[in-house]
Amino acid sequence: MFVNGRPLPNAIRLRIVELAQLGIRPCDISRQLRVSHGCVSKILARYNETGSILPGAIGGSKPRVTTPNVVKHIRDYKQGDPGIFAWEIRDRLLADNVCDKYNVPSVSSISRILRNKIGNLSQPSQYENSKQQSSQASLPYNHIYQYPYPNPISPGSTKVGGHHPGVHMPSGHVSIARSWPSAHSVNNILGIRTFMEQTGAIAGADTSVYSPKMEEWASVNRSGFSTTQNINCIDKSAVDPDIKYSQPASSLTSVGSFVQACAYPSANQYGVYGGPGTGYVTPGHHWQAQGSPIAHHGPSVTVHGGDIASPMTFKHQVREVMNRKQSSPIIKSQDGHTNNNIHGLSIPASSS
DNA sequence: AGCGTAACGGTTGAG
DNA sequence: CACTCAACCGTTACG
Repeated sequence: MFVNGRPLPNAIRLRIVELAQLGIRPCDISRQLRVSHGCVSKILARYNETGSILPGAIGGSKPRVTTPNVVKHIRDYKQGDPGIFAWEIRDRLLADNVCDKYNVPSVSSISRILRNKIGNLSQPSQYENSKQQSSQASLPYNHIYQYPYPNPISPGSTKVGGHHPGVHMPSGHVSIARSWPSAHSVNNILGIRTFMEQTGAIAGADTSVYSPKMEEWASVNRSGFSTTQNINCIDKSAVDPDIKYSQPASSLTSVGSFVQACAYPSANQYGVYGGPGTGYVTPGHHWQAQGSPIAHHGPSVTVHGGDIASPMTFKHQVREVMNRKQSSPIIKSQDGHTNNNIHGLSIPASSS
């Protein structure tokens, strides 16, 4: 089951959460599922924070902010005022809307650019020229990288503050600097979850058609901080772990039709960087305000037949019906039986 | 004994 | 296309 470096199969992750919801202690879950207690702890902690059982996005790199266009402007500023400070350049990039507050290079980055790329202003490197031309000839990086605008727009039209079109964000209220958010950054997650819960945003979202390419599906891509998430997608990546690592059939049958988890869509796994719950507009989080309400890295536990509206609902339902298992979509086994046997896993009657 | 978490060695994927 | 880098993973060890 354990594949170093790879996430646990979704089935196991789900079972961990299920068992925890049933009141089974983490140490017992750890023993039963033969998963380290650290892993159980981590998965449960994440679930409690984000409502997602899914692993984060693996691999990739964050989009560069020092695009050729930015470098060009920096060069211009430097040429115009050789004594200009990096921080002044930074301010000007913002003032001139070359960048917004979320993708403006750091002062150190600007310094590095000045040192490495613009060090010799009289003789711009061939590298710079070629890069410049190539990028200008096609699309500026910003077009792609800047952000995953649902409808990509040019940087020039980027609203001050980096808010996205079609996304309600209190202007001027982006208080959180756009760092590269950790997958564990769960700021506003509660808000997101509340939103989800209230709207049932995920529930019954079975209208989506699997698209092999997320970025095409939502006109955004990972490179642009995409947080697109096809909620009901059966993304290969959500299944792959199970396939690649020989997830026992028993696990799959127990959960495979149960959870269509869009774990970490390979085409768009950076949803995680958009934060779990991304797409559920949460004021103050630029990087969460992307895509459609159901388009995010959705820590989506989309459940068979829409039984479970959202991870949050899932969570609440289970907790609320702890004593009436028969009504819990989670606890209820697929054949309708409800007992202490979850997905074939024997659960002790008492955990204490 | 149970739990939270940092360290570790590993995988992944964009650049 | 090989490489780098920075993200993530789960296990292990420690407090």
